[in-house]
Amino acid sequence: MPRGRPPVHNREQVLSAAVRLADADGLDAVTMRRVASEIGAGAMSLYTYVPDREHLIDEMVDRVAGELPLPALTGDWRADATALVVAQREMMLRHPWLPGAVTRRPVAGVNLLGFLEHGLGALEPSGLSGGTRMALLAMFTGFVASYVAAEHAGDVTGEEQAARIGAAVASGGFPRLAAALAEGGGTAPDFARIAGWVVSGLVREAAANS
Amino acid sequence: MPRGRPPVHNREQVLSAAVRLADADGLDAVTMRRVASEIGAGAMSLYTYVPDREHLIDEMVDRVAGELPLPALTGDWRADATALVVAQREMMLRHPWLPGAVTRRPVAGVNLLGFLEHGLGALEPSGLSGGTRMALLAMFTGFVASYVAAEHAGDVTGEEQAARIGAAVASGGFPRLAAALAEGGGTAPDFARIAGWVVSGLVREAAANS
DNA sequence: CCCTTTTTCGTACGGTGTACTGAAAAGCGT
DNA sequence: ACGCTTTTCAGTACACCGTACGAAAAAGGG
Repeated sequence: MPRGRPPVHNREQVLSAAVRLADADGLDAVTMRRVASEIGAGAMSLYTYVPDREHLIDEMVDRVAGELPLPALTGDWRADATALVVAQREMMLRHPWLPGAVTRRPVAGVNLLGFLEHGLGALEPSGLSGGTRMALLAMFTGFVASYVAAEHAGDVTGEEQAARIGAAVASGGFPRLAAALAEGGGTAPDFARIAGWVVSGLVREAAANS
Repeated sequence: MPRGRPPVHNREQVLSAAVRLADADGLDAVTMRRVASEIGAGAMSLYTYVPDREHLIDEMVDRVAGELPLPALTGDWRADATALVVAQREMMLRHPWLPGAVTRRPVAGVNLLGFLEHGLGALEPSGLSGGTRMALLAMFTGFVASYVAAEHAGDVTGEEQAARIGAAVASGGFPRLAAALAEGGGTAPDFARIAGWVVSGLVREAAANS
């Protein structure tokens, strides 16, 4: 009973092609023409399924947010919240463009609301208020995004930045930075440990001072 | 004794024009042509002072990082670190494009290295290792960026997202989210309080588990 | 059969970063 | 005084971008 000319594509194809492009070549590679040609459509046909490029990216974010596992809660807020943070990191490692995309502007898709709902539940046993738990969840996400962005950047840059840092250190003007780097990068704590600090430290502190 | 034709502009003018544009109209408004016309130059003349647009943005980031006050350390790591975080927020409120720019890729300009040096010194009395202190500083920055991004976004969006959130809440599928929102936004803690949690909580936790 | 509705997509416009090119303007060696 | 070298300035051009517009295509309902 649909009246008009039947669509040959659908939103699903558009979004997964866009995500595939972003995963491979970064967010800048997600142009209307390239996404369209990826699914064998004309560039303007995309506008049937998506209002404009901005909303396309919004929906990409919400789509990959749907990959987050939301396992049944155990009642142990520390374990549940840490698992959530770890899952967020894996998602962002899988989609290197995500840290840059979430900072653009807030998205309120179904999957992201589902994430919020799950996180609020995970932190419920801590006894904190809803507003405080929301703020903590936002902090968790921001922390993971900045951590993963640094992880990816380490792989990419290296050359140019390393030279500048080396020169600055050699200049003697940054003694503490020089000392920290001389310790060797190996002493930097790994993600699981840091994630534990974030969750435990923030929740405990919030509980003590709310 | 410079040999060639004397330059009529300089990097300083380019950078401050670019920052002015970004402050007023966002990072997307920083185009080579607009920056150039802002200082009365031809578009291509900018390439005398800056290798390309990407590096221009890098230098913008480092330039505003120079606005950060780095007061003499008091020896109280909690107070010093909290002051640094508060100053970071003020910088990002002054330059709304910053949260989005720092997540793009890491920059190692002089002012940012100075910030690192200062932060390492502020956390020195905590007794943590250099690598751990570096990781904590990165987390602080990520936290502030995500917090301020949310602050700015709240002013901008409102309409479209609010409708979707309202519909989701009304659907009954997100009971905890609905409850948290029903509490009223006023119960969300303010920045100073949260900043204290972040600094104290993370440092304490790191010290206990390193 | 036509009419309405919907999707498809070619064309076109104004904008972008920047490669290329040559002209302009200074100091230096003679 | 006069090239020569060196550096900056900026016009032109190219490929690419998002997307407004409009016409063609393809279906169902009368």
